[in-house]
Amino acid sequence: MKLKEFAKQVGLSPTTVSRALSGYPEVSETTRARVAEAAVRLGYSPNVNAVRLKTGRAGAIGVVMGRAGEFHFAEFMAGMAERLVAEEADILVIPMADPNHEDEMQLYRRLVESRRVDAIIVHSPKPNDERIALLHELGMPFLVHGRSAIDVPHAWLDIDNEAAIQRATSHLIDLGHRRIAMINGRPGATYALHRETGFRRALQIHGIEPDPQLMASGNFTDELGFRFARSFLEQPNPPTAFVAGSMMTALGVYRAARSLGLQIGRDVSVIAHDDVFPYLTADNMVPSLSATRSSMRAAGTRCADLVLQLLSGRSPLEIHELWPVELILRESTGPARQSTS
Amino acid sequence: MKLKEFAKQVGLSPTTVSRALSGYPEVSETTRARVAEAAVRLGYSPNVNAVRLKTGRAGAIGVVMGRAGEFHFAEFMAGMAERLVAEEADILVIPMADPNHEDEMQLYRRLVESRRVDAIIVHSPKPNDERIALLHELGMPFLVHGRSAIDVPHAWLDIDNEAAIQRATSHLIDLGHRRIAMINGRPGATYALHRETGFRRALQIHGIEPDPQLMASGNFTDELGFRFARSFLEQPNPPTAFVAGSMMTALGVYRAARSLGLQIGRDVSVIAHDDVFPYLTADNMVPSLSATRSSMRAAGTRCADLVLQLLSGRSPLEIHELWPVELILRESTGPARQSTS
DNA sequence: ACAAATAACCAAACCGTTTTCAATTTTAGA
DNA sequence: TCTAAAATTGAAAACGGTTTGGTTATTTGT
Repeated sequence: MKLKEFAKQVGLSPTTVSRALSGYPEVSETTRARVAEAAVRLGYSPNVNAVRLKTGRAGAIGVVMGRAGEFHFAEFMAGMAERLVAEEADILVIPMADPNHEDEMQLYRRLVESRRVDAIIVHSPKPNDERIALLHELGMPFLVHGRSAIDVPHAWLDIDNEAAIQRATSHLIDLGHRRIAMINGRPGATYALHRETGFRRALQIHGIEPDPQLMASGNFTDELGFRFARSFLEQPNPPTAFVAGSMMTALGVYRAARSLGLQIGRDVSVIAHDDVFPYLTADNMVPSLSATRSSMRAAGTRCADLVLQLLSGRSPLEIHELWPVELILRESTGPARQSTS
Repeated sequence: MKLKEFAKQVGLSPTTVSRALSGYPEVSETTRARVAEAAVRLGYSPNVNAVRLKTGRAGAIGVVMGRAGEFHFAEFMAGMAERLVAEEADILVIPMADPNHEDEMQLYRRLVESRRVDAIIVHSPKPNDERIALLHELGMPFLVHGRSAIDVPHAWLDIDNEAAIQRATSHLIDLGHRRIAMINGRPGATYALHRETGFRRALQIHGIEPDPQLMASGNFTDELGFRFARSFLEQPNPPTAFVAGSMMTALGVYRAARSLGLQIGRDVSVIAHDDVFPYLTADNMVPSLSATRSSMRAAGTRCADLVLQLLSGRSPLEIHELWPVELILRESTGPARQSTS
């Protein structure tokens, strides 16, 4: 049913009906009620595409999905969904064909040109992230999930990775660990750098020299967790503790330790970062996993909220949120055993 | 830049330009080339909302995301993305606020009415799935990922869960296992029923009576895998083998077995269904996990493809794909040990 | 060389809303 | 009671494309 037809049914002009439904003030309360009732009864709802054309709003916020198909993604989006379900806004997932840099910039450029989204959420930025510069230049509202050092005004939400990992590492040191390995995330991303900084700082405060042989980085997969942990543990002077970048990495570390007959929490300590997944909980691992913890889902919800604020005119410069991260100690961390050294 | 303006620049009418860009036949090849070149040079691209309004096409296919934030989801979408990146089609993720039944139907109804999507992909259908009936009734093109017994014509793509699990179970039986436990997926979903059927059939063929005490179902989480496996293993007459519904479930089973000092592949055998995740691979588990294997990502790609076919007029009745499932044997399955029986 | 067919292009109508601007009715003020 | 102001309502012009139904060149057939 079209507006024109519907308006005729109600006995009003399209103008008034449109206003009544959009909540404009210049329509009497009685008429509004009548229109609202009729809309429900006759099942009228405005054609989205017409509205979008006229208003210029896309009614959707975009999220670019890399090929990696990261498992964080679903949780983040579920979080966004929680906030957006009440709004008229959709989540538009933009497939990225190729991790090729040139193509990626083109993708963002086309996305902006095509006006399919009102705003974009940028994930895992690098310290000097060209996407941010581009979006700023193109005048597209956007929110960065993570942080970038780039000198361009932008809204962001991030968790305090540095403090989290520093605290986790310090805790391991307090337990007597001196050789601590770190399995970090994708090199290049700011969060990975922050974590490394936190790690190094903790060591430095306690006068421990970081050992490059005990630091690795890569995607958050069980395989890499296993491989790195295993190779570290097979070194002549193995680590007694691990700081792992994700739950998947931690799984790999657990397996590596076990495969060498080491008991976690006694022979080797492990702390991982937990983004809180409903399907894989640190508390239920055996032994339960000590973790720096911050809900990916909550971040998604808040990011959606902030994007909406951005769209209703709030300045990006005012939108900077740094979330603290909990450290939850469980069984996977224990005092360092007498080492061979 | 608008069409009118752009057309003027090129020295043609909007009509011709529009046709040239859309590949209509009644425009000369030289003109088309000229227009295409100018479009790139001047950075013209049609306003999506105008196109959508005029053509009536939304240019997006919808996927309803439940609150569970399932980890399969990201992989499936990544797969869709692979196919859709070449098209003009977007993926619209529709957040579902509430698992409440009434609300869910309302959500689908509103989604259809709002014309935001050209087609919908329905996940994890039940044998008698009202969403399918509703979408059919409303005349919205849709594809079911999974299967339903409902008596309404519809397109679907599914993997052969029944055959897969039957084969897996048979293999365990061939290895001498007689007490086999099954940890299935969400009760109610067709795939879970199919798996149960496959499981029962394998037992039946070999004259084994299924033991309800060894069958459980629930979400695909590590926690449930652990809890069920553990409780089964603590029974007086424990199972010697497990059929697990997912990788996460398998993780739980592994932990349960280990926590009881049982060695997987020797004391207890495990086969799980593997949807092929880049971040958690069966091959890298310790011991490596035997699995029925079918790529979620490939399914996503193919579903996207089939939806596009649906939209270009192919009949839903012709679109039924049942994918065979590989069985890959690794270290987690071995001969049944002499049991106490 | 001329009619008919074909190729290439264009003007204008239309998609279904929102919104500007003007018209009408109601209320308030004197 | 009459006028000015305020409250409601409507007509019509966008929004930016696509597509119908011509119109004008260009071939083709004889």
